[in-house]
Amino acid sequence: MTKFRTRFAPSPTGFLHIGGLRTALYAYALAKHSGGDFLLRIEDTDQKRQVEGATEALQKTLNKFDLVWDEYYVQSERQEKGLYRVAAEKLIKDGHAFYCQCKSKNAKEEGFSSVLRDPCRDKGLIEGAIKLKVPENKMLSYRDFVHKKEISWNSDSVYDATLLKTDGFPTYHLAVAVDDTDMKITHILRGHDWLPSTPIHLLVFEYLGAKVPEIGHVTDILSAETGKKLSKRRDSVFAEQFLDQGYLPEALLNFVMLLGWAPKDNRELFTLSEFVEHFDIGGFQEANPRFLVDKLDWFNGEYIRKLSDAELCEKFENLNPKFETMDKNSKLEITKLLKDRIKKISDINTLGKFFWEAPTVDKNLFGENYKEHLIGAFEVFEKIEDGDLERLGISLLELCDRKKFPRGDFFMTMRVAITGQKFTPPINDSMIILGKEETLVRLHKAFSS
RNA sequence: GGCCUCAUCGUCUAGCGGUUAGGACAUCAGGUUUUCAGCCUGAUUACCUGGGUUCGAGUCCCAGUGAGGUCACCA
Repeated sequence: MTKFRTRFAPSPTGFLHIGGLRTALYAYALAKHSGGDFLLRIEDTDQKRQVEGATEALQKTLNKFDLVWDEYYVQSERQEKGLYRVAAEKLIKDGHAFYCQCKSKNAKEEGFSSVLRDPCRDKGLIEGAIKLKVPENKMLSYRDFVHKKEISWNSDSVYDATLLKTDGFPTYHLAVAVDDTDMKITHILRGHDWLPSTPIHLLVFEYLGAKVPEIGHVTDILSAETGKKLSKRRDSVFAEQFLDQGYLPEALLNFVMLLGWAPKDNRELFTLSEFVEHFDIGGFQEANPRFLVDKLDWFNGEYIRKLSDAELCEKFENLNPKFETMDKNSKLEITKLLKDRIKKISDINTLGKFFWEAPTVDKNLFGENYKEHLIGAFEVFEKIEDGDLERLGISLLELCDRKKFPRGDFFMTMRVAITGQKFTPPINDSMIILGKEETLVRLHKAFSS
């Protein structure tokens, strides 16, 4: 089997986008499944959009998902070597490109009436930006390995794209052809938004005398709310945002891998290495998926439950300083109680809050006869020795039987009084962790106020 | 508007000419439990429309409709 070489080529203009993470994952799997190499190429050719520290942030995030690259390139470094200018000038020499001194236009602002043929193409200028001289009435086509079909254009619908800017930096259109050729990339995998500019690349590859790599365009990820492409303004789009919210990298990766790809047997749970092993280039989806967080929550729950108590406890510690300062035994006990019922690591903040902070209890949450329940419980507690709290459950059940308290109602009253909430960890165990003294204080406060 | 892509449950998807159209998430119901969660059972829900091709179409072809993307000296 031939070894594939793929690359992930982000521009360092911000944090890693969820779609970028997925593209990187697929490119990684594509290479690794074949035993080949995965490269990281930083596309920093736009001086103006550079964001300080973005490259480092991108690398750091990729590492969190164990997406490790075998080779690393930076386009601005390659630009300094003059690689792109040489290529662009070759095209000029061969009559496939021309110099242009027009100011740039935006079709949207021009009312979509901008002409595809640049007025400078026949002026014979000898300096300026270098643009592609698109031929007339030529069929341009390639086979897309994601869509599994031939996609084609008539060159008459392709505009004379800029290849080399006046600042000497290449645009993506030139850089992609030069770099992917130099780096011997076998498969270009990129976002669907690149599909419309593919004919430009086809031409550049051809004029450079290079073989066109296999090309595939993965689907766009759509927002569940708007049905539009995920937007930085409206949606959570950065991988780090999800990590910060308490999603595990393994879960996020697993969720994202199934947005746009599926195995024949419809298996859902994959670690990164399992994904690489089972990856199938024919498994790409062609329709744009929507990003629905419900399923991500489910994945996250699955992965949380796979964690050991100690591992989960550590994650809680890293997230919550109050929790971190508790004694080791309590932390482990709380972790065990929470493990089965949380969807995100950050749920410790809401579900576990009452452990280190007395709640403000909303009386409206109580049901009927709550004061009787509380007073009864208070009396039971008073009689139990602190070291003998294990008997608590039995004693409280006896109380219910004796006083004819409906069990469900009684324990709900306890939850509300102790935690201020109706959705809590197992309440008896929680009270044991809280200790006799604190529990008595909370019970007393609840029925006396 | 031009060009391109896409179309199976609410969502992610399996299907690749003959299936009771399958799975997962979500939802609902029952069980377990001390509430929720979890776990176990079960249920509801889908082939965009119209033409072809074919003995037979979710599956192939065409058209329509709808959705998304793109049209910069940004990537």
